[in-house]
Amino acid sequence: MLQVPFIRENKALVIERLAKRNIDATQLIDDVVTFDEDRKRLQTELDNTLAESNTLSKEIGNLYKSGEAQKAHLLKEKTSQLKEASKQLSEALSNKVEALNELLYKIPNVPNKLVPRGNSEADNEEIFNEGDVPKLHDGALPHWELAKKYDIIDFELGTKITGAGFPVYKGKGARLQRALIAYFLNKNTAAGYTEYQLPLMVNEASAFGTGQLPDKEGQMYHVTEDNLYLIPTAEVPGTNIFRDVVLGETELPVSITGYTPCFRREAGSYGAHVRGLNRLHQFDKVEIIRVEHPTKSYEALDGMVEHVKDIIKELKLPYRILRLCGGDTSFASALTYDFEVFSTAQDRWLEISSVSNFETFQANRLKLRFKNSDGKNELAHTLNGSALALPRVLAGILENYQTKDGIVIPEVLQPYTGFKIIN
RNA sequence: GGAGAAAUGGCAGAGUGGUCGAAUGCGGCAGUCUUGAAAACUGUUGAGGGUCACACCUCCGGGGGUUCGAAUCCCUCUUUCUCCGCCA
Repeated sequence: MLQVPFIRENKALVIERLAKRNIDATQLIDDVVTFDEDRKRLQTELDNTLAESNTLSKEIGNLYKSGEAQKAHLLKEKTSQLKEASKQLSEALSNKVEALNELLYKIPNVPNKLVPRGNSEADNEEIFNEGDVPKLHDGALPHWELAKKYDIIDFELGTKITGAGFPVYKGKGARLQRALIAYFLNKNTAAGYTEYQLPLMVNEASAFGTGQLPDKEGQMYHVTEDNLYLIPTAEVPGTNIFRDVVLGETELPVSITGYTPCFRREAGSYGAHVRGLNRLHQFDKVEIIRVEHPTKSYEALDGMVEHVKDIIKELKLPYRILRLCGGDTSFASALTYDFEVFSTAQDRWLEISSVSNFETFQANRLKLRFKNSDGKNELAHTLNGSALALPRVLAGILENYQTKDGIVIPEVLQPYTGFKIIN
């Protein structure tokens, strides 16, 4: 969530930038400012009442000690009035704070100045494009048919065991998954990220911390018996490591990576373009997360983009990088780059990574701070990205590397798979 | 799952219903001394709201209650530890 002082001091900028998301926030921003003024007024009133009551209580104590019980009784009457007043004030105050927070929860992050204005993916800006699109042989197949042909992914079996969107990887398919995970983790740790194994379920506070709650509750699987949520991404447990944490300035930057399965209900998204691996309820992802000094976060974002680029290049997949427009940038992000692999057999781009700088938006809700050089606590910047999401990388490999003789394994993966071709 | 004990500042650890945002030690920071460092000594050192700055208010695991007044008493939840049971 945004910080109220920032909104107050940069009203025009906030409104102008939010317009990139096609949001007219004028009313919302005005409301935030007036609600906050109300909040301050109530707080001051309450504080004064409490101060008076504190003073009287001390006096009463003194009167009892000096044996003037009657005078004390008189003062007690006064304090009970004050108590009633403070009760009402604090109720009004907490209502106001809640109302203010509800407004703040509705306001997405302020896009960076680089973000193009726009509504949908059509307005995203392609900033980089690399890799040759292979010429496939006649009769090239989409990955779901390749998966069947070579018996490496069984979608029907997953449907039997669990339901649609829970594929079963078999034989060389399973081994290829494991290879990709190991390869990604090795690349990330080599780049300085510390590997973590994280819980796959999180509590309510964590889901709140990264903003899955209260808005996106329907997107997560909820274990109601214990009130836990299955993680939709490692970002949730990974970023919540830093909830209510004050880091030393020298501890920055923090870079972590982790492999986790991800669970998403994807309610309402069915259809032809979500076939096969394109959209799943359970999938694997290796995530990178950084906590940065505010002055360094955009440098770090560029570094993450280069890092992901390097991985895709090594896999020799044709890809492009998009700078997302305002309308397509996620709620918490200030600037997002998407990576897409071109699938020749499907003749379409598949999103395989999304790298974002959240600036202080997440940190504010998480209360993730660092002690700056003045000794003051200051909100840190958080960033994350996929490096990478497995299913569509797998789809890209299967479809782009298919030959008449089978699916060739990209060279960098061969040490991990132990085989060179799936046939 | 059962029985018991506990939760206090960065850490360790005191704390009688009022004078407690909280002793003390360690650590951190600044200074004295020193060519420099160490040691020693002196000072300083939680967070949030609020203010031009003060004042003032809130916070002793979370929530609720008793009381004029709660770190301290009561209820409840959570977590940790010890013992028992179960278990990869």
